[in-house]
Amino acid sequence: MDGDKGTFALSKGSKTKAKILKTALKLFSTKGYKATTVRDIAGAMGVKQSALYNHFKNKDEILETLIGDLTSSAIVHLFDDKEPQEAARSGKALLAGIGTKFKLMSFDSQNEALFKLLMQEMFRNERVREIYNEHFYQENVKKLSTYLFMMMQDELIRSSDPLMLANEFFAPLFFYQMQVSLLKQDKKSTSSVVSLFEKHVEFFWESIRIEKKESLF
Amino acid sequence: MDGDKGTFALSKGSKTKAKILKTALKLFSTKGYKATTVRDIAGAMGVKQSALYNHFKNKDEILETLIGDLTSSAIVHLFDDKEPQEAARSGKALLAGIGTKFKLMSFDSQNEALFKLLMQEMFRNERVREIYNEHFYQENVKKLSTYLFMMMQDELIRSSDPLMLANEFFAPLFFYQMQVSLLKQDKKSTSSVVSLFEKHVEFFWESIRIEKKESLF
DNA sequence: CTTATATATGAACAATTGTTCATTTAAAAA
DNA sequence: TTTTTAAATGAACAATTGTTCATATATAAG
Repeated sequence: MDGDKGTFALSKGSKTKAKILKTALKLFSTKGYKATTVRDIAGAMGVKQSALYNHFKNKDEILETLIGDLTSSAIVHLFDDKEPQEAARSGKALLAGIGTKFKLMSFDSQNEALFKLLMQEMFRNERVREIYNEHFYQENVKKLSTYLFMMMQDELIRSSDPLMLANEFFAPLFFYQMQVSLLKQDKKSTSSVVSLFEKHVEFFWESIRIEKKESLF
Repeated sequence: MDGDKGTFALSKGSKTKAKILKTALKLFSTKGYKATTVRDIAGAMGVKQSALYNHFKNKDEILETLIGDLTSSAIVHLFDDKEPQEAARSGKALLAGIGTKFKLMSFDSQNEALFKLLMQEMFRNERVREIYNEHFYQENVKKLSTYLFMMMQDELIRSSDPLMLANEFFAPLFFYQMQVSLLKQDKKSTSSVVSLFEKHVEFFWESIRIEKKESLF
């Protein structure tokens, strides 16, 4: 009965702590931080409110932990492992990969909740804004512009302002992610937006690529 | 002393009501609706909280009035007056006009506050989401795609999916507006984003336009 | 087993919240 | 002016909030 769940047995304490975070994230992202009460969180996990205070100093600390987790979340690491040199040479495939990553992220419920929390708190919480700006926006756009610059040198794409291009590639993906998030909230169909992820990559690539040869047909 | 302020003299009542809305909008957009108290609003306009209840049934009604105002706000009417036929024929000028409108809107403090309110409440308030989707997103993107379709027929731009193109044009403008809003909140420089508004129009137009003639030089 | 430690409970608290209402003050109408 | 209507005040309310703490219960260590 008391089966071995992997190498480490999670203590009851850290399991509860994780459950608090999970439950709080779900509630914060749907109702907003301020509108979510400690009783809401405790109630949703079938426990009394006072129990939470064995794991977190206060309500703020729960939010701060979630926000801290944002920096290590997949939501901010678009280029995780890729080698700059090779990545750039892959041209369109690199962009298609990022497009797909965005699309998948939109449909991962954990990332979706983090994204919604980010969007709501960004405008009233300076720390969240900082994380969004540095990790989610700047870091990705800068890396992307580096890749684009390499592609220009390799004459894969037309010479242009790499930072502008990076923004132009990034912005619609961000926007479509937001659209998916909004549509899902009302259980509306997301299929039209899904296709926009792909069409964006296609349209963008066609706008920047250098044709190898004129058509010979 | 008792000077005539225009044709109609605004009664004290409706002046106060307007002041409540203005003050509430500023506070809601910076602190969030839930985190703003009735005392905050009253205090910011130098009045006691109970005074507000002569003008609004409750706190919710203040928000609902602001949300209702959204539908008639400039933020949702990008194509206010333009004649479809002529507008489409103007080609790049039409797009540049919309780009400029977005840019100006980002720096109008009234619109900025409305935008921030919209962004924060959208994820937890179905009515706001509905207004965003219908008036801010759908209406504009549909109109835009109609214009783009006309431009295709006039062979001003390449034949393509008009709705996709409309989204591709709209998304970065929306994103840059959000960026301006975030930067201004921390009093950071917005100049790099300002130039992105213009570069976007230029880049987009170059991506879709049909060259009249091959270069003759 | 016994002991020690970690976690959960129940009850309570002080502060803050939205809201009401009788009363006072100001404005408009007669 | 007087009368009527509108708006602001001060005080209070009930409900909800985050948080604390002594106690109970479960888990782990000896």
